[in-house]
Amino acid sequence: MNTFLSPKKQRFVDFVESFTANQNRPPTFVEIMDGLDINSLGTINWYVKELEKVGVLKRMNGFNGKRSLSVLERHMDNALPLLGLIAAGYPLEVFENTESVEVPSSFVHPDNYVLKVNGPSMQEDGILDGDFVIIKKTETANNGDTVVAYVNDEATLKEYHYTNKKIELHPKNAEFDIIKINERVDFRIGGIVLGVIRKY
Amino acid sequence: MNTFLSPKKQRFVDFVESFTANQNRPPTFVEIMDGLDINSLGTINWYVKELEKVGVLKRMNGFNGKRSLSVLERHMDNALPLLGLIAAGYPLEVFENTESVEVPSSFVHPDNYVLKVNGPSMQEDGILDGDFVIIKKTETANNGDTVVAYVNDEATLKEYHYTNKKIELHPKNAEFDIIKINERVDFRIGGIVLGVIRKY
DNA sequence: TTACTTACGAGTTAATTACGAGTAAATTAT
DNA sequence: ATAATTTACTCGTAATTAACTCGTAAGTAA
Repeated sequence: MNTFLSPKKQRFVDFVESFTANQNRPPTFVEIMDGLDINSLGTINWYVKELEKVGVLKRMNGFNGKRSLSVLERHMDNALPLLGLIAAGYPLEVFENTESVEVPSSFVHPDNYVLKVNGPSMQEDGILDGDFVIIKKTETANNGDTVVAYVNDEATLKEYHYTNKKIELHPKNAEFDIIKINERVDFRIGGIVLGVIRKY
Repeated sequence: MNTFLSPKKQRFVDFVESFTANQNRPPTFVEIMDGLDINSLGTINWYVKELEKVGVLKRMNGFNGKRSLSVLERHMDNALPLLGLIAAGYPLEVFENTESVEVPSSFVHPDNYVLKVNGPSMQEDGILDGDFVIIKKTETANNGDTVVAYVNDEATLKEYHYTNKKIELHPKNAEFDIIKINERVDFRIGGIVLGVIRKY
């Protein structure tokens, strides 16, 4: 979320941020005006509009006067890195400019990350194309866990099963086949799914 | 809570809080009026309503006069009230002792709340038994939205469709039937689904 | 009754938002 | 190199709305 801001805009959000931290409430437009030595409310409104456009500020409903601002996308308390796009049978596409995805804060942990789901291979388990899955990095899994599985360097989302000393990876979509792991394939677990988030 | 309170509202809850601590009972409206130098009970009632809306105060059933207030829900950063359990074809079961569910903070808004999903009626849309759905209170919906629909006082989760001036509610599970809304049924929309959260 | 809560309508004030216009510096086109 | 245009701000005023206020009437539980 590294939007570069012009110095003036930067100064604006810095002010909002520190005011909020100090006073435990966001500033009013007049307070910003005074603090930043600007002489018109129109100007403040212009800044707010611009910064809203790029997603750095957000208006909350409300309290003072009409609305209130809060600085957003800066201290993102409940965000996890969005590391990539995971698909059925295709390599994990890794995102370079790590974006972030907001998650319930109970999921926030240094070992966790988020992947965006690409294909329909887990559809019948209620993990749809476009969903975000929260992954916990781990090398082991229990029967029935949904895991990020690396098979010959392809990453997929599958259900993990271990029976009769054989590992099987079950897609949850009749169109896809079960993968059986034998000695000839290079296999490892990348993590297990802790949760799913879908935004409409 | 994610909501900053205006200084006046803050002062209100502070008063309630400290009164309760001192007297070991919540204040009456008149006591708040005196304590805060306000001249109208209407004003007190207005504060209580507002603060209830944002989930900071809650009325308990009661002991002085009719009800009593208590201060609730401070400092829960990304939580929304868990209002009930919604099922396919059964009345909405409403939770009294409002629990909370953590959600991505982008969902946190006074108009939003969470329901826990009970039946499998939306399974094919990837909303499973046990999932939490984040609902935005609204009376209107667009075609294809997943809505909380009240039909003759039964609440269900369905996909909303409006075609040829007829409203239809589509479950997403072959086992369930489409509901057609006519004049004989009492119908309203309770909200639309903004997101889904699943925790394993 | 008494002691309290709730509902309603209406008003004031303070803050936000819309709008039209202007400027200086940086970019781009000629 | 110069002119034209765009970008990043700035201003002031008017219109609008959220936040808060009041008083009174109606409702409820003991």
